[in-house]
Amino acid sequence: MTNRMLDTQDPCGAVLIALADPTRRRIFEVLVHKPRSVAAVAQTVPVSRPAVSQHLRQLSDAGLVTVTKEGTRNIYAARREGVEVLRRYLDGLWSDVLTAFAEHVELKEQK
Amino acid sequence: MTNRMLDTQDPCGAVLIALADPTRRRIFEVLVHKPRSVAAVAQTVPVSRPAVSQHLRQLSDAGLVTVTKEGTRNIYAARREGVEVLRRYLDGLWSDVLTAFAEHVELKEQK
DNA sequence: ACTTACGGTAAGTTATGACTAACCGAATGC
DNA sequence: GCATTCGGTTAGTCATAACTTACCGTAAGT
Repeated sequence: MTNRMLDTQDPCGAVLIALADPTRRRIFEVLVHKPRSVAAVAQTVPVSRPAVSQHLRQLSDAGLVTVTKEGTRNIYAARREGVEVLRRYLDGLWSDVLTAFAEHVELKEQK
Repeated sequence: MTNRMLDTQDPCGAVLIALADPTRRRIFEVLVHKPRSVAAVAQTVPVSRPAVSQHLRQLSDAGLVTVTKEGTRNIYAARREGVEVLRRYLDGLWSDVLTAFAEHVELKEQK
């Protein structure tokens, strides 16, 4: 039996951290609307281009965006599956078997 | 015409920030399993009680938990509606009318 | 009344993360 | 070849946020 605790452990921590920052969330939303180059993204946000590059790195590490080299420029695009990870986490919060198990334990402890 | 941008603005920013911190997310998960007092929560997490108190404050401000005074102790409980706000944000990312509008603008700009 | 458990608040420290400026390599155009 | 555009990386600064210790009010127990 594989340990479900380990499987479920923190697949969305990076996603939450990535989306928590206002600038980074804005960048992500911009990319949801349309894939763009780094410079194009930088124009839509009040920070420098290197800052955008660093944010894109974090978004990429979190699986929220993809990169495709297109000549000299890198086109970033939002990844639906990235937010799916987070959605599944939210869905599993109350319905997770761990919750059921925990409640079961609680009931046992009460007697 | 009311500005939908303003209506939609940042209802989940506080939620994302609250859940982004590992300790705070752990506390929230613990409360999902079962409502607990502050001291009880503090036992499940490797930080001091005042730290837990501060985290609970943030979770409360984000609408993720509720408090009910019970004698001398404060019982905190996870709030399902709190995460619903975040889920709605995720759902609306691609289906939002703003996306459709933005794409419409893009097409217009291309001619 | 005194004591004890509970918990929020304040002040101060420390760590982390967001940002800029400067630098560098790589691909394109002349 | 040279200049230019694009973009990732580094070093360093600054702000914020997480944490602890100390303190104070409040509600219950004796």
